[in-house]
Amino acid sequence: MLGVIKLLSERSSNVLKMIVEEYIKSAKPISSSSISDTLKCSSATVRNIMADLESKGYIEKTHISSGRVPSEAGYRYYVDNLMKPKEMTGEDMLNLQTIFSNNNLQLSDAISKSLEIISEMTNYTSVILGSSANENLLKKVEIMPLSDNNIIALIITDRGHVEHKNLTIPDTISVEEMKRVTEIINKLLVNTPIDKVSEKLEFKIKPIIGNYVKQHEVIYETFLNVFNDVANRSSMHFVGKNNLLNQPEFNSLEKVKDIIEKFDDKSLVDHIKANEDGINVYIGSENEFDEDVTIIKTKYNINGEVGTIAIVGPKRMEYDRIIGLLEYLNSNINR
Amino acid sequence: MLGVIKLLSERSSNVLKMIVEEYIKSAKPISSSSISDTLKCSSATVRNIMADLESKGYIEKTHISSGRVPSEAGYRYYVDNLMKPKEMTGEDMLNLQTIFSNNNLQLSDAISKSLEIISEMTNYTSVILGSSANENLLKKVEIMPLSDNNIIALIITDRGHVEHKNLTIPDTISVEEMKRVTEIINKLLVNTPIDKVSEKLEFKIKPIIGNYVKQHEVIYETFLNVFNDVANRSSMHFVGKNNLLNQPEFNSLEKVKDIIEKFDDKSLVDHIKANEDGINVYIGSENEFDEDVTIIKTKYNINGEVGTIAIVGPKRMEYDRIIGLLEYLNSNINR
DNA sequence: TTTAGCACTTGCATATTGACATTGCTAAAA
DNA sequence: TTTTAGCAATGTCAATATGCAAGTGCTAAA
Repeated sequence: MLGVIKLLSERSSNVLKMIVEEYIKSAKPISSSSISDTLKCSSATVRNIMADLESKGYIEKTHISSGRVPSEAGYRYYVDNLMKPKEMTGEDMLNLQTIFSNNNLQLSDAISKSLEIISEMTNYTSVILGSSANENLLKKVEIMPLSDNNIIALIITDRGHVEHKNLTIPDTISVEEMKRVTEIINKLLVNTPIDKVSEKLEFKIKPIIGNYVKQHEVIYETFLNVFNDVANRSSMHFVGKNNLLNQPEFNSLEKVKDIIEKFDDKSLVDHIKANEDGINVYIGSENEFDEDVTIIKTKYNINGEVGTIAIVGPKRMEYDRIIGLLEYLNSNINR
Repeated sequence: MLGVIKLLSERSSNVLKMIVEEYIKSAKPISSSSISDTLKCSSATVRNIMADLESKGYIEKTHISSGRVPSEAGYRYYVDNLMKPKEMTGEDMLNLQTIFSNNNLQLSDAISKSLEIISEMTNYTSVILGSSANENLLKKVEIMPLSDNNIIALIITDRGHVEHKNLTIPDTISVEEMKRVTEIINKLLVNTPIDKVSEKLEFKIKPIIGNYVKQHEVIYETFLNVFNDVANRSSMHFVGKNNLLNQPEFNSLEKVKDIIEKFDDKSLVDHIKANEDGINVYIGSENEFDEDVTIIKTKYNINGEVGTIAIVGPKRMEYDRIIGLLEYLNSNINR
């Protein structure tokens, strides 16, 4: 966003704005004649302005004799200079308010529900990303016998994450011994960041448990496995994954498969996580997830539990509406 | 499967078998000439046999002058009478054996890993369905304070399921009171099937907690919500969801979207669950999930925890190979 | 600076064509 | 009675043509 920003003349701005907004509605290239009426001039004049906008890089043609389509730079200019967040319509408002006025709902459930509604209203896909494990501190480890050789290990973090793993333990180890080690871990490692636990397990726990239990190596390995496992889990929740596929830009088999695979690929989720404050818009190649989509995201913070809310849609997204909705959501989350 | 089963002559059987197996390999209609060599007769003779098989409903034409394609009845006859489970090839064997010989792996993890490999080898989609909640008995409820107004409720079942829910409790309720109710539930409702807990909560717990805690209505409602929530969760795990989409039968946008939506639709999962013992094959409209796929499924049982393993592929599935693989898997799960 | 007019380009939907694959049928051969 | 050769009929598929509609760029006049 550095560099000289050339502001467009008022009339050029109007044309760009109309092209963007019309295209968002119709998904079809916009012709000069279709906006000449509203602009109170002839289509030829509009064509002149369009030629100018095209030379500046804000709009494009799909082929030599087609109407114009906004470019990424065009959307960016629109978002930065021409658009303002849309006040919610009565209907949108009504749908969301009933959720937040329902005090029985957990706040995190309210967010899920809101996003379900937003996804349905807009035909975009929403993603909720839970705070990744390394931001959580260990609060408690607990084990619970199920049968002779089976126990559950529970790991609970300060932010309310719970992970569990079923274990089959060999006959040589008793539940009592496992419990003893659990107590030691609880005494020494509480408030350690989850992703640091494995390390501390090696240096603080491993050297001493030999004094308390037999078979300390096996037990150490068991706990190490459990923690390694847990540290690598992260929560993400898609709402309306298929909505996106109904957008006209996803009308080819290739693109559909491509986006589906990306939604499934855990390694790409990092690219959805919100790193900046406020509501941010990443248009096309501005995001690392997929160059054909726009992602609008914002952080949320519920009692210290932080995460990301993201709306994924085509570049031809209703920017003003979504930003308005997210602003409303944010203000409600922070009461 | 009732009714008269007309067994085909040996030569007809051979032709049907060749058509099915060739079509499974190539996904292209099979012509009379392409199998006349192997059958040691002219294509005209094969055509006569084919006409007969078609009149019996075992094969079909895609258009008047096309080769033949197996019908559902044809696949069914093939599976019931012509096919035998395929011994695994050295390669398949090798891949799977390394998993089961690794004793460090939890059995459930070994199943996941095996299915990953199977999905990759075959380009089908695998599904693992955990036992649904109503087969689990309540083992313990536990609550844990996080901060003043936030607690976690944990629900653990006899089969090692753990569910949790974060709760915000009003100031009027103390953690102590919540704990007291938890103790009562643990005393009275342990070993109740999860889906019956809500009911028992109403008749056995609600009437008496007034004696132990103030605000018993709010507390009752809170626990009721938690259990209702938990009873409706069920675990399912897809492996290689996108593999199926690469099969040539899913070459249209419509079908891809359709199957993706079905995979997402929780209500359809019931149709994947295995109800019968052994390895069962549901071809096309024989399953209620999707008429364009075949589902081969089997129950598994690990230390009393039961569930379903299912392979979802096109009707043109390598029946013999998959059944062979599942037999191997089953025998390994039961040691 | 704006506009009217027109030639030009492209997309799209719909035939047209020819090459090819495969069948069913008929009549001859085994 | 069963098998086969031969051939017309019917379909797919890919490439090509055709006409129409939409929309632009350019030129010259207003």
